[in-house]
Amino acid sequence: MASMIIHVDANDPRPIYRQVADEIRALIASGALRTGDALPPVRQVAADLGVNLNTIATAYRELQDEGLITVRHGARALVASRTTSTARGTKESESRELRRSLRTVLTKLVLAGLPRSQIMSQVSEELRELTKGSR
Amino acid sequence: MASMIIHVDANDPRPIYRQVADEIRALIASGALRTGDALPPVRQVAADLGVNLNTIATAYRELQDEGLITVRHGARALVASRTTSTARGTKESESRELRRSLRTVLTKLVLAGLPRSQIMSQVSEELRELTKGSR
Amino acid sequence: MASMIIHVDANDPRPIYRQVADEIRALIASGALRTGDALPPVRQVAADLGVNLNTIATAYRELQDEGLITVRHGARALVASRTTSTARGTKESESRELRRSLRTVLTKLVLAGLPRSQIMSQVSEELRELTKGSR
Amino acid sequence: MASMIIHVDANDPRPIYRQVADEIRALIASGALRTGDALPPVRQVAADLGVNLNTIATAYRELQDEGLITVRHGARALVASRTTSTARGTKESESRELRRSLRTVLTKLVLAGLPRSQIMSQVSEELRELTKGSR
DNA sequence: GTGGTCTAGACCACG
DNA sequence: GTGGTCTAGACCACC
Repeated sequence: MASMIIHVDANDPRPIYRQVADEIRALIASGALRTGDALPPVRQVAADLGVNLNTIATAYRELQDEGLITVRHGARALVASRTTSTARGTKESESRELRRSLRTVLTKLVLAGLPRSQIMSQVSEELRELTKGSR
Repeated sequence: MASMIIHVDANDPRPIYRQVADEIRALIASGALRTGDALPPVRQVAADLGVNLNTIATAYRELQDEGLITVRHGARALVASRTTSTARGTKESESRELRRSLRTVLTKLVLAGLPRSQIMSQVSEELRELTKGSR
Repeated sequence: MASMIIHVDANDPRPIYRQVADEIRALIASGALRTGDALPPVRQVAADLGVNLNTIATAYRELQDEGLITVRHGARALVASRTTSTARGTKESESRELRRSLRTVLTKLVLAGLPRSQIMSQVSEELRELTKGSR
Repeated sequence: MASMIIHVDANDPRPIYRQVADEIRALIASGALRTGDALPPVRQVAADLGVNLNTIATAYRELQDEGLITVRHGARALVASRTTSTARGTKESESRELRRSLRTVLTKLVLAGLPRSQIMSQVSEELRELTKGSR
């Protein structure tokens, strides 16, 4: 998938590099990007989005640190195999952080006044969206 | 609840003031802190956690800005009534952001290799924890 | 507008950060600062006024919370579009507070002995000043 | 006027002492309280409102500092004559501050999106309310 | 180089 | 005694 459309939103409070990383993560999770697929070059993404090159490099580095992609000097970045990435760890600390993030967002949804049932269906809907590609 | 135990974790990537705010938010969501309850003084929390007074003051200000607590100058900070806080808005932009946060954390859980069913039960468990007080 | 002159007055009872926020608000209202314009860096304003960096950061944060400016981490603070900021809410409570502030200041003008006609012309004059830029 | 009904609102961001002072100022401006009228004792107001005695004393002191009332040791506070209070000053600094307050609130009304005409009529309406008693 | 967070400690405003 | 403001200076996150 050469094009790989990514969007960034200036009104989104997340830092740009994280918006980019989050979008690529979602593409991998959904199966739109599969093991062995090449990611577009940092320079191209930066040019497309009109942002600094370092910003995209930071996003790729974050994905690499998570084991989701492999970056080889001079070559295109590739989506890593799932076994590779999950074998690599899901270390306790990561899992603890994910749990914390989950709790934080659920707390806010509760405080926003949403009933449990509605929260559950939002979650279910998002999961369907996320995994609607192949798997 | 006189003691109101709050913890901060130096390894947690969130800034301390946000960890504190997140914990208090959870206490309010769970009903451990109810409308009209007094929060412990800024100085006491700061001393307990061994952090600076201003750090806690920032957390309280964030909660005040969200309408969850009311802070009056020489008086204790109090948990605001839910009607007050929800009347305050639940603006579109907020709910859009909450949805984005939810998607982001769910994506990471999927990539960590958890099956949908297990994610759903984690969510359900967290919600049970969060709302186990009164509501 | 590269310079953007801001003044603070030590005899003014308002805290410095609020004086700064109030001045920038007036510059935005008057059109001297328009959507997309960059605000001067926090450090520069602080140096110019001879106050601490955090004081100015607090002012910028207040403006950001009101939706008047957008602040992105490593980038300059920018004046937000008016649609963005007004879409954000104009909640009831805000307008009630504005009304109260208006009543308070008008009361004081009356007690200072100014006749209604003179108060009206002062108001009119201020409004002309405030909106003399574009709109 | 012995009763002199005053209200304080816990959701009002103004400090309580100022809410009280503002209300009494409005009563004087409207003519509901006239030169020579006695204000209720500090203790009674404090008891009626269920607030600390010092809070009301602070409000009375502020009004005394402005020359609006005279407080004699052991006797009731009395509304001062207008000539007394205006003769006393309307010092430049006060007038400058009033002008600043006026500009601040008008700025916020403009930024809230109200057209000039609507602001002018709000001002006019408030002035009518304020001076609807005798004068 | 930009804004964000945190600290240590002083002083003020409010009740 | 409560929370608010300000300072001086350090270090981090982001672009």
